[in-house]
Amino acid sequence: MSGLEASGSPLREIPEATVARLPMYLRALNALADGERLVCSSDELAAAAGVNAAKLRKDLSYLGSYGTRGVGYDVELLRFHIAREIGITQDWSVVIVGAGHLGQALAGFSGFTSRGFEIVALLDADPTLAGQQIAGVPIHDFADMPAIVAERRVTIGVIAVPAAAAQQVTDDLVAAGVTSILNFAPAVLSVPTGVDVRKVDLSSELQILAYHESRKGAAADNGAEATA
Amino acid sequence: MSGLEASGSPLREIPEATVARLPMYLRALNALADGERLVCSSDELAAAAGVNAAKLRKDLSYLGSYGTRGVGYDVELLRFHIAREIGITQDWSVVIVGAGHLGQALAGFSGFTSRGFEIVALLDADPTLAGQQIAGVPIHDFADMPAIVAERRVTIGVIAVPAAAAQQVTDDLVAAGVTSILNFAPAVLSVPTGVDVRKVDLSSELQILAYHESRKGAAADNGAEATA
DNA sequence: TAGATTGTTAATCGATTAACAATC
DNA sequence: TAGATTGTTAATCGATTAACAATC
Repeated sequence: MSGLEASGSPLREIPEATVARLPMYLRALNALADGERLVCSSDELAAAAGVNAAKLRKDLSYLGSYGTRGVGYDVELLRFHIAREIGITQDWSVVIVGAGHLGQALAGFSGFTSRGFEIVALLDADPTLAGQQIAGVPIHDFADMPAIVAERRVTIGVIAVPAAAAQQVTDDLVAAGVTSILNFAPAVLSVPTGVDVRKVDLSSELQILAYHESRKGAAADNGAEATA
Repeated sequence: MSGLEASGSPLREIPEATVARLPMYLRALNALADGERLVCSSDELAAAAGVNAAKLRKDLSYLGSYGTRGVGYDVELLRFHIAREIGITQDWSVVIVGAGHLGQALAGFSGFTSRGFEIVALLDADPTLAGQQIAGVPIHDFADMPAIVAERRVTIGVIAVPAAAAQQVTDDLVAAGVTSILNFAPAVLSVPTGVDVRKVDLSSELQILAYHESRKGAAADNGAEATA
C-alpha cells in the first residue's frame, strides 16, 4: 500500500477464512474470462462466487490493490494475482492413496488437472492392480510410494483408503516427505507440526444437513408438497 | 438447565460451529463404545475427536448437562443425546444424482448407511443405465426422480453431476420437494429460502493446501528431505 | 465535473480458550 | 473428606458487514 512491498512474492498474512474463499473467486473469474469479460465489478464477481460484495472486497484487499476505483477489476490481472497468491502458477504433484471407487473417481476428476494439480499416481496396497491406468493415471503398488514421492517431488497426498488404514498411510506419506494431506477417510489423523491436514467428511456433511432438516420438518412433515 | 425444558425435542439454539462438530463427537463415541468403554472424560473424548477439551465441553453444554462432575460422560447416554440432537435417531432417505465415478463411489460408501442415511436411488440422465445396481443401490432414470422423492419421502439430495448440469438438477430436486442438498459439482447453486446447500469442493481443498504448501517451500525446496 | 466503484474503517457478531467454581 | 472433572464465565480472538471517504 505504501509502495514498499516488492512485486514478486507476497508476504502479507492472509486470514484463513479468506484463503478458503480465494479458490471460489478464481473459479468465478475463470467463468467470466470464458465469457470474454475483460473487466468486472466487485458486485458481479461476488454474485458469481456466491458471496457478499463487501466480503469480497475485504478479501481482495489482503492481496493488494488490483482494482480500479470507478471501474472494477481487470479479469485477467486479478486471475493471475489470485493464482500466484495460492501458489498455482506452478503445478503441484499429487498422489492418491487407495484405488477403490473413491480413489478412481478422484483420479478421473478433470477439475484437478485443470486447476494446477497433476495426479502422478494412484497407490494401492493390492499389488495386482499395479500396471493398470485410470483416466491416464497409473496405479502403483503402495510399496513404491516413497520412490515416486521423491522422484516426482510430491508434496500433497490424498487419502482414499478405509479408516482403519488411514493413520498408517499418513505416517508413511509423511515419512516419504509429503507435507499436505487431504483426508477422505473418516478418521482423526495425527501428524507432526508442519504437516497440514484437511479433511472431507462425507457422512458429517449429511449429518449437518440432517440437523437442519430435522428442525424444518414440523410443518412440512404432514402437509408435504403443499407449498412448492 | 433450569428444569423447564421438556425431555423430548430440543429447542436450544446451537451455534453452527458446534453443529459441525457434533458428528465428530458421535464418531469418537462410537469408537469408544466399540472398545467397550462405559464412561469417558472430556479429555479422552476431545483427544479422540481431535479437538480441545474446553471446546468440547462448551459444545456439549449447548445440548444440556449429560456429564457427571468428577466422573465424566456415560458413553451410551451421550451418544444417544447427540444422535437425537442431530436428528438421526430416525433414518433419512437420500438420492444421489449422477451415476458416474463419483456417484458410484458415494453409493458404495458404507459410512452413509451405518450413520442414519439410506441411499434409495442413484439417478442418471442416461436412461440406459436404469435397472443396474451399485452396491445394492438401484440406478433409475432421472425422469423418475419426482416419483421416487415423493414415494420414499426423500428430503436430502446429493449432486454428483458435471458443473454445467448442477443448477438444473438442483431446480428439479427442489421442485420435487428436496430441501437439503450436498453439492459435489464445482458450481455455485442458487436455491430458494428454506433449502440448505452444503458443498464439497475437491479442487478448492487442494488449492487451500497448495497455498500453505507454497509458503513452506522456501527452506525445503532446495534441501529436500534434510529435516525428516 | 458527475457518476461509479474500490479500499478501508469501525462496529458487530460469533467462536475459541483458559480458568475456576460447582459438585459428584 | 479429598480428588476429579464438569459446566460456565469472561476475556480474547478472528470474521463479517455496512458505510463511506478516496479516487478513477
